[in-house]
Amino acid sequence: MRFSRAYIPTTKESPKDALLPSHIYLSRAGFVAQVASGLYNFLPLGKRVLRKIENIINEEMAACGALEVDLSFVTPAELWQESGRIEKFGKELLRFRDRKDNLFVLGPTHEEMMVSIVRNRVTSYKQLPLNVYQVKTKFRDEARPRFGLMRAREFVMKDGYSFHASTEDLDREFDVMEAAYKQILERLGLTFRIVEADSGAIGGTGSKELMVLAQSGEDTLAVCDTCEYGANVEAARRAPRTIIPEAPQADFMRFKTPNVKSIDDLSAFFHVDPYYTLKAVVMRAVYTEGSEPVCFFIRGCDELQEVKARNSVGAIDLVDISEAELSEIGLVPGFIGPLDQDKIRFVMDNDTRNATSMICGANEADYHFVGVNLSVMNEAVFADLAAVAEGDGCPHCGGKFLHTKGIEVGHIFKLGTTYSAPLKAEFLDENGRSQPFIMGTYGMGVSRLVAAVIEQHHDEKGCIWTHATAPYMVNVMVSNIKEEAHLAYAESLYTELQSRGIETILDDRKERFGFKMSDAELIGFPFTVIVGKEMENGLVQIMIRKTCEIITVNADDVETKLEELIG
RNA sequence: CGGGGCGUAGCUCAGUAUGGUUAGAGUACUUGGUUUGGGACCAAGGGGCCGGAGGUUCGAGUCCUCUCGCCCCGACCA
Repeated sequence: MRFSRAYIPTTKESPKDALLPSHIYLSRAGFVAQVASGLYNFLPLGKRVLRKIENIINEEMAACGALEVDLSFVTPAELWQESGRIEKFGKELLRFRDRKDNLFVLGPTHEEMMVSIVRNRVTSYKQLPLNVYQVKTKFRDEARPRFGLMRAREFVMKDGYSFHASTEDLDREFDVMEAAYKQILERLGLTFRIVEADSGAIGGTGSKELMVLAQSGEDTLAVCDTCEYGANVEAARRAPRTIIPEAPQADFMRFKTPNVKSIDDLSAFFHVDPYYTLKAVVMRAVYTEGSEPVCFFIRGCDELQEVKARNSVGAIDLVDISEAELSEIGLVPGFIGPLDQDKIRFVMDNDTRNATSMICGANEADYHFVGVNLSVMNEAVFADLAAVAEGDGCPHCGGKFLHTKGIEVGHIFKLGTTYSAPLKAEFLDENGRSQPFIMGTYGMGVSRLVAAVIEQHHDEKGCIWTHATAPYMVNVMVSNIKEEAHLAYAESLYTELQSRGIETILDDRKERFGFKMSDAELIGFPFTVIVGKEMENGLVQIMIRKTCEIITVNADDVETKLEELIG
């Protein structure tokens, strides 16, 4: 491609609403342009990057026998009614009616459609397993799109679905997909972590997220500093504590603690580590029908992890509750405890089971119990409620957890029969018995990956594309096109590189050196060959974008040198 | 959906508290000239429904009401 004939609208200034590096540079360098909230046009360079990622995905999917399909973007609403998701998805589903007044939705994901294409067609266990996928535009009418391509309403996603006759076979395929996803991200040149994730209301036994590590990531991960284990904090587990503070000595008794309400106050008042205090967090749990206040008890040194708390009571949401509401129930804020507690449903953190020497609220203003042995609560409901903190121990190796930020670019999980059962997608097993398909689902955010590459690979000058994602590998830049000999050399180099299968762009614009260099750095081609002053000595230079290092090479050896650099 | 902010040239923004000639700058664009290794310089140009509708006023980019759009924080995001 000749730069002079390309459409690459670069700008010196960022769009006023761009905050993230990926958003700023992808806009400034002319890869994408915003159309409306959460909607983006892909310009020629952006489209090339998108296609490269798609190609890698397609190659890796083909390598493990997955079959590419392409399902209708517009899907009949009936399918969504059948699965029960039309309500659940709510306003994120963009609905509309056709001329005959039939209701349709724009596909935000394709479980229903995918089940419907195999339903009644795959009818025997002999046809299983089956793994089908597509790379497709999706639409989710997000309440708040943001961060450019990172959270758009219209986006490109690879979504795959596998169908099995047994859970063992699903487990096998799940591992195959995990390996394939890992391979894709490695080929793209990304640093990432595969972490355990919350499987949410969908349930299932396995749920893993692929996280590209970047400061701007929206998810917080707890990663082990020693082994491979990592988890989204929503799902992270930790090893039992090894360092236990010295226990306070006290017999069980009711103790007057005037106006001592917070954990800080309490531990100061008794001069004990917060580990020996019991924190009560009351929230209103919202269910599909109705809601109720629920109290969660955790150690004072811990924080409540809301997703875990929500899962522990099967709620769809937890919302804050006011002190007035607490008083109405008969609870005294600051003095709530589990002993003789019958005013509210409560759940206790696993780490409080059989805890001794505890201090907890006495359910009466200005009184706490001390010397509490929580083994008396063994009949209560226990669950993992506490948020994993930095420094907590890894459950696998005894290493320490660190927190880091990640961009979720993929999510794979085992669906089981969540969709096949309600949609009555069944096959006959060896015994002639009708069974719903056992399913797995594998998603990857393709357009989000474009942004993720830049979040992880940029500097103050612009984009730094990895070799696998670069729109062009080499930029042949003529610093002054009026120098006919320089231009002629560049033209021949441009032709030669292309014949060697290297994607090349020729910057033949009538612009000055500095202008073209800035563009080259902003756009982020891995290598820019500078054809200019050094030509008089039979030399050219290669600017390596990643380091901004400029090396001088003989004009006759540049192709070989580039091939060496590309590797 | 709750809270906040912003809509003026392709882009980034002044101008709006206190209404008053023909609405500005930088950048980008066109033409001519000079330049040519880090976003050059000189000169001459084109480009605006001041987001939209209604109102107040002799007069509205500026004041009032309504509306649409975009952004930020939160909620939400199987």
